[in-house]
Amino acid sequence: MAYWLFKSEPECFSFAHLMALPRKTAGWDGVRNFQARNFLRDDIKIGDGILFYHSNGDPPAIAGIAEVVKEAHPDPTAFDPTEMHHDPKSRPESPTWFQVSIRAVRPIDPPLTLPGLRTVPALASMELLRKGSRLSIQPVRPEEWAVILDLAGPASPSKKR
DNA sequence: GCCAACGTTGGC
DNA sequence: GCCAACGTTGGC
Repeated sequence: MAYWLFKSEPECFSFAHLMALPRKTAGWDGVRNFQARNFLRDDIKIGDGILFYHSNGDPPAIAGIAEVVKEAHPDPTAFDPTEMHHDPKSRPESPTWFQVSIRAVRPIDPPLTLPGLRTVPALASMELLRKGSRLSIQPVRPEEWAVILDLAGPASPSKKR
């Protein structure tokens, strides 16, 4: 059991989009960075926990929690010439790019904003908070995961009011 | 829109 | 294999 942070631009694909899908499940396609690809292909396992992060948001924030429901399989968007992330060098018989499938577990509301996370001493060494951090798939340490779930509060607190 | 911090490409 | 040029990411 490991933990990860996945970045997405909310205008492109937000946590709400994931929640609205059948079975709240989507293939995490479009990753075109080798370091992130290696995590997807080699290290991310069924049941792993995912922090769903909105980059380029206002403010950027962790917006939800998801889990891995299917391990590495070829990213079909790489084979499709009509796709923005089409890569002719990736062949179905020897794929370059991989995806995993994830399912939404629950939103974090209010989201945990980047400026807010920066004020938490226990998260000081998080990859996300490192200056110049651009990796779109990042490992999250178990102790960081625990702190963030604590900050996120109980699921659906609004129902108790 | 700016720009720092990368990753990638390609000439040599 | 080096490294300059270029492209991209993403916070601000």
